[in-house]
Amino acid sequence: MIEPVTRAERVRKGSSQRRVQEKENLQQAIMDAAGELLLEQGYSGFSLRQVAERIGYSATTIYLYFKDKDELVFSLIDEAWDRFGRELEQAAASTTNPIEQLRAIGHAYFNFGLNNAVYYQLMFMQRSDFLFCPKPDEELPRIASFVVLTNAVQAGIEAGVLKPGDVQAYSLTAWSLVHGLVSLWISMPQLISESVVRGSIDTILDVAIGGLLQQQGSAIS
Amino acid sequence: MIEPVTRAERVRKGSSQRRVQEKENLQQAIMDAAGELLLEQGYSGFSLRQVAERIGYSATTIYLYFKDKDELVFSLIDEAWDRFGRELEQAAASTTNPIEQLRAIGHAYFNFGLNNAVYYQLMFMQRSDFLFCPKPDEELPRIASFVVLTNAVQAGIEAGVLKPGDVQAYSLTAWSLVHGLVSLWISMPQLISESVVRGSIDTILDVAIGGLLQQQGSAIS
DNA sequence: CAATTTGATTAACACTGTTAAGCAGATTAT
DNA sequence: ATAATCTGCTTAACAGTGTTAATCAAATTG
Repeated sequence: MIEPVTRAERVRKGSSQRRVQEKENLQQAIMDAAGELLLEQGYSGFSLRQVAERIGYSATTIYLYFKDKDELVFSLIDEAWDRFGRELEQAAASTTNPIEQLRAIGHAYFNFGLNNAVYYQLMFMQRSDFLFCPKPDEELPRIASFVVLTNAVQAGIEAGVLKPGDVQAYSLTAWSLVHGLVSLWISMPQLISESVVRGSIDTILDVAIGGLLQQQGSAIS
Repeated sequence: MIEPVTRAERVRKGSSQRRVQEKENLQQAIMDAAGELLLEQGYSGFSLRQVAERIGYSATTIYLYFKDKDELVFSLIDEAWDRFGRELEQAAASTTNPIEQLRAIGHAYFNFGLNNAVYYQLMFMQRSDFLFCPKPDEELPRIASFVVLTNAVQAGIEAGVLKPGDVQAYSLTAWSLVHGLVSLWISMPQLISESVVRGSIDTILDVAIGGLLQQQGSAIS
């Protein structure tokens, strides 16, 4: 590729850049509008025609920037996964004590779910097929965010505060419990009020960690 | 109302009965076809036009027997709730030992979820709004099936095998854990194979019951 | 035998995601 | 500068969806 030297060439290059810039702008505008609509209407009431109307474009224009509806939704979920992963890592980095770490991770997970109910529902309840979609320009699947959990469990076992056992099984148990509470609240908020859920977090984390602590202990005997 | 005495009156009554019989037949035929379609296509691919085609009727005919799509789906969910409730009661009645009872209930819950994934998803994950719909001819809401769980927890506390505490909170914790595992498997079977889930049930129930056993014990200290 | 009710149908509306054809304006080539 | 091409976007259209209104024949009633 040769450097642009003449004025005409520079202008052409600038124009070209401006166009890809505008292209990215519109893509971002679509995602912004889509995100708004998703939060307002939920996934069931989320339609491309409404997204398009919101930004003053025809519905089919979206197809010039996203392959189909799924790809647009997945872009939104992907942003949520980034936030989720960061918050989990932040929690894990807040302490070195394995038990405290597990508790912090649990809290971070809970808070993400309670503060991002629509996205949580999409990520873990409705469109979890996306979890295993290979992402362009990324070698790790989205599910990789969970290494912070397995790492903490591993550290707990190595430090001797958790009974030796299968790291995956332990992590799955812990995950099940927090996911269970969050998803129950999301799907039936009428049954469990948000304040009750927020008040139950510590108790539930106690049960989870306590259950793992003496895994084969008094529960069996 | 006068008893039918003349022959004509008796014929008329028989004909009338036959008609309501046929009416109930068609209603049942719709539900059967709908149930099949639901299991084959899942809730997302479930449409009234396909149900109608399956029984050789026009789509709008369904509206003569059900108010709308929701009412049809809810009828199906309702049948599932009946089965669910029976299986839970059966499990609770299998033993008088509170701990054994909790374990049996947990197993029954798990098995229902694993064997009726589509309905479980509808009941607890996608259309749980139905949980709180008042049902005609029934005074108890569907959620009442959960008294078997709270009863078992209550019995465990009274028998002294579970630490004294809030029955609702205990039940919610136990429910969260089993629901968490079942729903994680349902929404991401690629992550957890059915065999792994089935193998995890006992371990998870151990953690749940163990966690409740010494609630405020070594987990905190 | 006439009037009316009943069970089902077709037509239609307002949506949905998606594809194909067309069109005006910017860009490029001659 | 003019002609050709390309680009971004739009309208039209297709195949679906749930749902309502109008219709029609057949059974039931008077």
